Amino acid sequence: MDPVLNVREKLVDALKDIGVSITVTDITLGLTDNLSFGDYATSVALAYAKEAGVKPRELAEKLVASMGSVEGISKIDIAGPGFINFTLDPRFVYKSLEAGLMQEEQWGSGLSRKGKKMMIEYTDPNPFKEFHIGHLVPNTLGESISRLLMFSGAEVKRANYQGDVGIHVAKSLFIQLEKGITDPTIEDLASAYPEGSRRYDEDPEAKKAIDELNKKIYDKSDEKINALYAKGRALSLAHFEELYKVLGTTFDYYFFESETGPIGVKEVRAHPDVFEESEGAVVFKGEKYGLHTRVFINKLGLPTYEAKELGLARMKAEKYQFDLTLTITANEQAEYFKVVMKAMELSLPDLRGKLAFKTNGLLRFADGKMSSRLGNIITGEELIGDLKEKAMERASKSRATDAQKLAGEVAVGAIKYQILKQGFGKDIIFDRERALSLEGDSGPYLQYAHARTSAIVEKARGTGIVVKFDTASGASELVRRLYRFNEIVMRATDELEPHLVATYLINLAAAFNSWYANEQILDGTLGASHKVAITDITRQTLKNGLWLLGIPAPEKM
RNA sequence: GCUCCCAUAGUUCAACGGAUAGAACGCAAGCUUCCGAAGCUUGUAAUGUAGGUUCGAUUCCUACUGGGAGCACCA
Repeated sequence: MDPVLNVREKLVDALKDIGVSITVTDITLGLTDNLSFGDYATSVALAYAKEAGVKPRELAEKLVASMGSVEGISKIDIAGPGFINFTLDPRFVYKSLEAGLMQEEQWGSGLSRKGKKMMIEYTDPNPFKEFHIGHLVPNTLGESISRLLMFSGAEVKRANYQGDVGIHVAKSLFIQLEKGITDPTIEDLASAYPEGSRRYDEDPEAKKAIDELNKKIYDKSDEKINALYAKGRALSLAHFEELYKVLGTTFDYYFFESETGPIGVKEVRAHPDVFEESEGAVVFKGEKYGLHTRVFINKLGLPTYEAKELGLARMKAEKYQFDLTLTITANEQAEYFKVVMKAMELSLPDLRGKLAFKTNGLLRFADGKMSSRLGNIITGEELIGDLKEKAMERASKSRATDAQKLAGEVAVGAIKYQILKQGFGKDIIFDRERALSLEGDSGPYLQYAHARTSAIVEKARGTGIVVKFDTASGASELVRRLYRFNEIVMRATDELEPHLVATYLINLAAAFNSWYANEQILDGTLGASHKVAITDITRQTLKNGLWLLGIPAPEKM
């Protein structure tokens, strides 16, 4: 039934006839870049010509001849130096799109990971510190990856790991105590950490006091400090929740460094075969694995971030029997994570092969501002607020009933798209001006195309028109692109690359807009049903695709 | 010093080792008596340098140049 698999198998059989033995997985059969070549293309004839002892084109001809006809494929031709191009039978394409309309929200989904349990850890902000724009990157990517995996049938749990202990807490509390704050507001917290951090660096007296305060926070010896700590922590976490709501993320599990530390220490101490004493600390010597040495327990007997990571893995496994836990973390942690992963592989054998990480890039501004080192940290809220304000200019004149809500959705869509449109791990150069323009290669462009298709379909439904594909008609570029949705989603999931979906959607929206500009959809003819069906499946594809990206898809804007 | 990552139009991004390297912004010129102009159409312009592997290299390997990150008790 699946023509793609069918083509692969036939090619394998045909190659065997001429003495080249390969398996289905050796066949590279991909979507064509240029639709004028067909829908799928393979270069097997080029790749195996030498082995078969014939010229590429000749081999291609032999392959095509021995393949015969393939169900779902209407045309097979040989092009260029020996590519074999396959064009889908429009009837097959329409059948697929028809099914898509029936599937609605499930269009594009699959079952390849059915039964798999996965835990995705991302965002990881620290209480007492601001949620800065850098956190938007792993949050956006992690959310999209979670959705992609869910869409392929996996059971996905979202996890957030937060640093609720450490010197940053002491820096914040130091300032709060100095100001005599007993009931901190979110504004107090926002200013306390940066101020404490500055004092720590500039004022030796303050540094000493903060270090002592840090110990008191650890051993919980002072009631007043304990109370202030508890309030600040709760306030921070509640504030993060408000942002998650705006961003469209809901976490299933929260882990804290205050909990992972002790467990980590226990794990490290239990594996003297993996970890060793060195200069009073307990370290893992990564050199024998081509890595470097890292300290897991410092000479004071306290767990470092490394040991905590072991504790975290253990805690995750206790909460949820995952097949895989994926941590989304920053590029700068890549080397550190390699070492910790190796250490965990050796010390936590039951979790071997179930722990993975992926690193994301930094968000920077094109105009060079931001940079926490210069002190001007821009928070996630501020950025969203700025964009929302800009989006209001249009939203207030839009068809949306709630302009504020729409502006927020557009702002989030604009930011997320900038992050998602490029490959994982690359730094994101955020151009304020461009993002604010809300035009072109952007989130709002996708949202607009979705709103537009929604409006057309709604209007058509109002006329009582039958939404139905004319399966006897030819397949336009737009229709053929729509068919590709499943394939794109599968690849994006396998590679954990949301940008493949983002790029696809932009091309799809452009194809639709272009088609729309040249077509009268509700033209009163019999063809109108067909055109409405195309619009409707475009709407559904954009909607599902935007959902996969975690970008809101308003129906009116 | 050692290790890792990156380098594509003026700018920001695409391109399973394949065909004519795609978009967007910018700039230039157009499109609205008609379903949504946050839109459409046309033009402009790029693979850092030198080698190598391959039928074929933006993609893989080596060197160089230019950026970024990491490298013992921070996270």
